[in-house]
Amino acid sequence: MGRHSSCYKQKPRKGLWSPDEDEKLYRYVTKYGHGCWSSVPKQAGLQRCGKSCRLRWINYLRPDLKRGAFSQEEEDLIVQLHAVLGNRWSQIAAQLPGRTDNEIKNLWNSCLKKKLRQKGIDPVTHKPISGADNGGDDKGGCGKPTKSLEKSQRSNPNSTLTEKRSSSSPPQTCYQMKQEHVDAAMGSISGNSTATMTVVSNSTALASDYFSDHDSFSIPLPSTVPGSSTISTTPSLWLAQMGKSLEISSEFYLNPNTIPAILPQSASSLFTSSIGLRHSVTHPAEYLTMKTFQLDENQFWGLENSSTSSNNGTYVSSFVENNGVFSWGPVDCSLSDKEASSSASLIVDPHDQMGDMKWTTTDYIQNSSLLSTAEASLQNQTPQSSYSEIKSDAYYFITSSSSSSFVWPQQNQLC
DNA sequence: AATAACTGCAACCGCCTACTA
DNA sequence: GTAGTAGGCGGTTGCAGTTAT
Repeated sequence: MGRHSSCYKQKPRKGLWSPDEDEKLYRYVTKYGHGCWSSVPKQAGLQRCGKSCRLRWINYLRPDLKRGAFSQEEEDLIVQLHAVLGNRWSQIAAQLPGRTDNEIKNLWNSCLKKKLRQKGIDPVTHKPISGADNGGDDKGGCGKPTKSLEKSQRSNPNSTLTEKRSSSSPPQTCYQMKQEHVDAAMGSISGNSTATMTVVSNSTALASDYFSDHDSFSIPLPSTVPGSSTISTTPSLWLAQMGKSLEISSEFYLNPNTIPAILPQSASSLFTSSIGLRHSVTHPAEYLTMKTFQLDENQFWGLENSSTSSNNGTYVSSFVENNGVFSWGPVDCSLSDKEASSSASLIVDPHDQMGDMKWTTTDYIQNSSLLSTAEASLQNQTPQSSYSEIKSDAYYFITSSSSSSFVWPQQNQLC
């Protein structure tokens, strides 16, 4: 099952590749390209299956591979990316030119996991290892499991990763990035000069369009939300809790190098030069565009504001803040096709050396298609409008500026 | 010196998805 | 709609080299 039939046709060779085989494959692919991998072994005179040839090429023979040990920067990036992406090795590898997923996977399993444990960090959750968790697979939480334990884990599908996936943790916490990694990744947002900005007046969807102090709400939670099935709060209550949130902090920024990997592919079409996060997990100011409420003492859950209040119109952005750890998962597009929604977001173009920021309003209707975008430059205070038809998921981005520091407008300026 | 245990890495396995007929 | 195929991916295994006993 799942085995390639071509692998059986001629009893292909297995095991390590000989230099002769390598040369045959290398010569063939560099001369003709691989085309259909299943035909490569025959054309190249090899007794391997196409799949094996492909793997050998990708992991070893490819001329653009970087050889040698991983640098500290590469290791750090892998750890950061793993915190966000988990074991998505190919996506991690995509951020490290010249490195293969297999190489990174091996490095992680043989080295980086151990290093994290030695630092007291759980390599699965990227959180500090508690006392109870620390006595797990080896002495002091460091090093590789013993052979016998490793074997038992191999034969036990409920252990390790499988257990992690089926644990009771909220399913929306697909991606996580610890604040310390965020901070480490974003040293550039600093400096003494700060620019106070005001939102241009003709931005059509400001915070006041979404919240009023009387706008208490009780929202049935999606089944993916842990805890009670409904929750009530008011925006002002929440804003009071987050009163200091209007000052920007590097903690809400992520390394631009890590961000593209966590975005769905469809999102990239929105702003071709921008990279960033879905708005719901970016900046406290962004909370203003959402119904956000407190789950418990430490956790906040964000819901994007829908123009309708019907339950099935709730547009869920699965975003949770838990003690400074931001977690987010795929948007649950439970919004009815026929219902409209609108929201606002802030965009920072990382390629804009002036550190300009744009306040963007968008309207969505039917299948979350973006109907219109009105942009207003915050720095130049020159409103611009543009319209586009993007059949895409409803994602926004806020991106990090390369070298600027900002103080965000106070709430009354927003309103 | 012998051997057991450990380590790192290359390669394989099996599942999944996209594509096509 | 379905079956077959290819490619891609993550998990697992095998093995050579190294280290510890």
